[in-house]
Amino acid sequence: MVMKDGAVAPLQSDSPEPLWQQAARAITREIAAAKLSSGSRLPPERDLLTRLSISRVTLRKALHSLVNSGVLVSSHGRGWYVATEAHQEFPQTLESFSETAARLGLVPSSDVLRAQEAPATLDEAEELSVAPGSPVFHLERIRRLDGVPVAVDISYFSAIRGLDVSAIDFKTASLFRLLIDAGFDLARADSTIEARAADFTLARHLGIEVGMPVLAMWQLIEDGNGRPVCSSTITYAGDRYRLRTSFSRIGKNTAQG
Amino acid sequence: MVMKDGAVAPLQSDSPEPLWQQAARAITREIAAAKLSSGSRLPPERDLLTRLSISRVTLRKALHSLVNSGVLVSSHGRGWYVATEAHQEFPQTLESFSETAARLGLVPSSDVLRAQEAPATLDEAEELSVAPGSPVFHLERIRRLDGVPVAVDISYFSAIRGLDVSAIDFKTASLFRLLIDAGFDLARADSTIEARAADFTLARHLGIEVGMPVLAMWQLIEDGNGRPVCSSTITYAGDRYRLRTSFSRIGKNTAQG
DNA sequence: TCTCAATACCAGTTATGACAAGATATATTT
DNA sequence: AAATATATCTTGTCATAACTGGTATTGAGA
Repeated sequence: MVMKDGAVAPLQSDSPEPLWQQAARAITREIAAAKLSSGSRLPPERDLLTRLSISRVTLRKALHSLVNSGVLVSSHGRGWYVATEAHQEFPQTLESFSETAARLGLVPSSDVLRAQEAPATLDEAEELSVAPGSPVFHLERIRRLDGVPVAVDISYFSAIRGLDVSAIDFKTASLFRLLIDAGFDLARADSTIEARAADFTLARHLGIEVGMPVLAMWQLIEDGNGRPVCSSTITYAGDRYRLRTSFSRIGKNTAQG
Repeated sequence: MVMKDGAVAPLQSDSPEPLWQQAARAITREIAAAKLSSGSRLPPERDLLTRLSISRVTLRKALHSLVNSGVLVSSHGRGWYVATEAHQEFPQTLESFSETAARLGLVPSSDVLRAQEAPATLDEAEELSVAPGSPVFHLERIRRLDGVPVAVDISYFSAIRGLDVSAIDFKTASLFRLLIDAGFDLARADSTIEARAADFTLARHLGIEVGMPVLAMWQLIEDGNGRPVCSSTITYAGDRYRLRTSFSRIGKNTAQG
């Protein structure tokens, strides 16, 4: 750990430049000057704020601005780290909708089309390994980025006893978070991805023309024991979204001919 | 019993990734590398924690996350065991073209459109991290299943010295196998997937109409050091192919918005 | 209203230690 | 030889405590 005490130039409050911007530049300078290599940890916030003589809100505003510009990454409970190329790599799992939104600096939102319990059809029952007719909760949403409709998400899962799903506002709530909090271990997701042409309903929801290409991803999410927990189908407007992920261990044995 | 003492890579605090997640990955790697067969026992916790230089809570958090993802099972008073008949393969690899063919009982084949060396353009050079103008081998193929054109594969990689690629018959040969045999270890592939409309050339090659939806997957394949080895773009006819893969959520509570 | 400060509190990450409880080999007793 | 006790492995659980960043509230001042 570097960054000596005296090395910090005092910030000027009479400058027209906001304090947090000055702080951000000061931190950037420190990183360069102290030659903090990529991946190394910064001093904790409580150290930095005394050193820079600013409040925590201001400091964090500076730090977040550096995250936004790709200089730093934060790790809850561990600290602030100088960004590495490794962290600009693609995620191991599929990048989630909100993660993508965060990366692009856009605001995610949802229109709820359907949020109700219904008896499981034969297909649904088979998919979720439950008895046909047993209660299944259906959630259909239009996902937006900065207000622009990007995808239609149709998910369903076996109804959770003792949980009043009708009280949840799915405009903002996260389905994954809901399932995790309900005690499900989301361990794996078998995924199928294909390109289709938008049908009438989809086109209307996404504000595109019928026949335009869309990217449909169907995921069956399972817990650690391989029991299906949730079926999720997300259909993206082809020209408004890209899936990004990272596959590992390509060349084990399998030749991709 | 495997897992030799020196075999464990030290965990680094110079990473924003929590120690317990690093530990979980390290153990997973050990299991795969040492080929600990299903049902075999892991070293006791007290061994592992000294070897990994972490505390017991941290180690147990890692172990539990692996139980959660179906890799391990624990037995009170006995030890930790590799899960019997691991639920599918945890490596998140795409089902390859030939694997898909085998699963469906179809015969894969290829038409070679282009197989030649050429100087790297600026874009190609940047992608592969080589000097512009350096020799790059280009391979373009139409992939067929039972004779039906399913995808167009456009790949290129830095030319391999001492290898006469012109002697290889890419109608049957596997590009991945070629790269592996040439000494590259294909460790990761950063992938971007999107739905597009077929342009004229693509439509002609695939025997579909212009504007029909196609699934385009671009992969930058890297070796263990993160150096790019090969760029591959496969464009599938939307109604003739589906990508299938499996994502695992190791130590995840991340909300998907 | 915006910036900034001060404060309190929540949540995630590690470490340390002590003790309970299941499993098993070994010594001891019957 | 068989049954029993015991020592010693193992994992399971709990509490404590010290860090870390994340969030919310309140209020002062321009």
